[in-house]
Amino acid sequence: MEDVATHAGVSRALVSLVMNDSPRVSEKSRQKVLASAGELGYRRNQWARNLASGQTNTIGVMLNDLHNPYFTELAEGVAATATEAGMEVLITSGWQRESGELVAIETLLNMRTDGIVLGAARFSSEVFEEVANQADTVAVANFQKPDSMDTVCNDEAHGSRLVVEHLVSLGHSRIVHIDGGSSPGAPERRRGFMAAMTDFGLPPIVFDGEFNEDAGLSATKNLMRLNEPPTAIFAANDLSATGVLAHLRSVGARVPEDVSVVGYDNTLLAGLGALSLTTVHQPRQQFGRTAAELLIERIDGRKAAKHELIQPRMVVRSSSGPAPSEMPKG
Amino acid sequence: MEDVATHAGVSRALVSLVMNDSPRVSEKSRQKVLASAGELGYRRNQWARNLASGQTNTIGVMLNDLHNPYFTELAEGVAATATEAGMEVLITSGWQRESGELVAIETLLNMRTDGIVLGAARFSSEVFEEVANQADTVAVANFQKPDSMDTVCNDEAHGSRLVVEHLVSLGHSRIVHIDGGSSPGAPERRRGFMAAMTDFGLPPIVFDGEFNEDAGLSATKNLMRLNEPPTAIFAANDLSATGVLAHLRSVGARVPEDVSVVGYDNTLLAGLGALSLTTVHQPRQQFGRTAAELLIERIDGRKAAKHELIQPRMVVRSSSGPAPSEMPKG
DNA sequence: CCACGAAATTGGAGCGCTCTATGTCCGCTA
DNA sequence: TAGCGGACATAGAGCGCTCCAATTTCGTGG
Repeated sequence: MEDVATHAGVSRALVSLVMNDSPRVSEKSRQKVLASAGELGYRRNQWARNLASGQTNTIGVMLNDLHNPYFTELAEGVAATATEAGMEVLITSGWQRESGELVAIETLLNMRTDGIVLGAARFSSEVFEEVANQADTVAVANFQKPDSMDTVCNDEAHGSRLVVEHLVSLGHSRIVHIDGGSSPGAPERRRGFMAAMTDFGLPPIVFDGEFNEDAGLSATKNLMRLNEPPTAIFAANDLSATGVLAHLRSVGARVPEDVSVVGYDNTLLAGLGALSLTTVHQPRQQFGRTAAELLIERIDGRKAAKHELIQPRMVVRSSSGPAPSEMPKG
Repeated sequence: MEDVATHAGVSRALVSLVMNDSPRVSEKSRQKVLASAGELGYRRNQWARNLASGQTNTIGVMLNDLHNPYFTELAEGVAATATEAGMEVLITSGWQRESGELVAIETLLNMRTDGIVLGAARFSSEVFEEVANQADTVAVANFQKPDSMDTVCNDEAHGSRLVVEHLVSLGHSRIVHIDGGSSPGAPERRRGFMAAMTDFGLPPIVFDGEFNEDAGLSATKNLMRLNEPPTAIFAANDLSATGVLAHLRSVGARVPEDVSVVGYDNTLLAGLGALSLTTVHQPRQQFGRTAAELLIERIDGRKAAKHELIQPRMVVRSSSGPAPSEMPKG
């Protein structure tokens, strides 16, 4: 910068003004400085800049797992809004290990980004508090609602209710949910299912499962042995639903003529022609956008915590259809 | 830091030494400083640190698309090696747009990370040169081999050759490749296929395609209308292979009894029970690890460019099998 | 032609840290 | 007891920038 100033025959301060697009610089000097900067290959030093100005114009995003499209789309949403607001985005990942998350958040905290978006961190609430204490923070898909930070949540329970409504409207009454155990969001989905079924006066039957293919497969194997097997199966996520489909096919049950199958998440899988799975779509990018908006509000000075709940919607494909007409069992 | 020093009754310099785990500090002062730091909630300022020391101990990773598991696993590999070497990792993404990539690389360059890993950037070679000029750089999956930076490549052509060898060993001779157009890596896969087929004295038949399901589906529709339809189809990637399977199922062809299908990439899809796709596995994490190793060597002073080629391997599942025995056409 | 306010430019004091050179203190030996 | 070396500790000079207050330059109306 010193060099650029000398080369252009102006002061360091003026170079700084030019580099920051200040309107208080004459067109002539601007050109001179820009020319010299180009010639000398000058690039501003972000650290010195941050250090001197006390802010970074950068949002840090901490994701627990980069492989999960949920998180990457979240980050994409954050990036979109941040870019519009002229901010940059830096991502760190916990690589699915809690120790990794700690390192990742530490990196971000040390970086002193203006704000932090926490993507489904598995921290204890003390850690949450500590982070919120040191930076403006928004947590996504965190089902606690602490006063110290904003949160953005998907309304999992409502998603489950949508599924039940969809199936009931198709005439189903024997509906079984294969749950996702204690995976993030799974308990809420289960509760939503049970509440909705109860509201319709139907028995809320739940089988244990997990967020993977095998769980869907083996649960289906068991539940098809029931005296009155269900006419519709609601799996806790698309991957699990894939297992459901695999087992139904292997025993020759037709989908959706004999059994309707519904997943959750609307992943790439659900859209595949070979599966064509009815599922629940979560506007994942929207989470990111909302999170970034909240964060920017916070950076601009808002103090009171806000908690947003984002609504999912049904995506109906060909894995669900009218309930088979009741007939005497053979 | 000033405060911590005062509070602990020592000098700023000593606090700095403690914070950097210097061995030249007595146990007593270390405890004192650590205690004060904890009490005051002190956290070192990364910018000041970087500014003063002239290095960041951080590797920047620029990914063109966070949704593609290829890139995320690449980043994971980089992170693993970097962590072992005591470095931190920062990720930026181009969100699939070239303008986004430019912003992302700009961010990293401004940050002055010690080194940069470029994940399949679609830059012109001038931009590549400029980046390499300003920071130690390793490009991954870049098929040019410039002198100014290191590169890590997957041996796409060899992957295709493995597929051909696998199918030939199963007795297939009418093998068709549905290619990936001009998508990154696709031309190399096509060339590898053609070379291998030619070496076996077989006709290298290629249908136009893309890296998506529809392309696989419609290409299959066309090629099954040939006078002598193939007994094996090699799709340019797993997604495309999914389309192939979908069409074959819809016309009642059995896989692999009538037709063998092979994909490429070994994505999550390939492993699904419902598809169980034979495919080519690329050690994606390995790319990242190698890239990080090369980068660290460079940071430590190596000047000459190195270009690594990583070998893929076959993953045989149930979508490929022996060629149907030749019989007079009905 | 001068005075005056606005516009353009500048000097310099930090920002919070690292790092080198310089101290200080202690136990030990001669 | 003076002299010496090693172990610890510290002062102070930057790192490259921003930002404020101060200064210079410019354009204009009286």
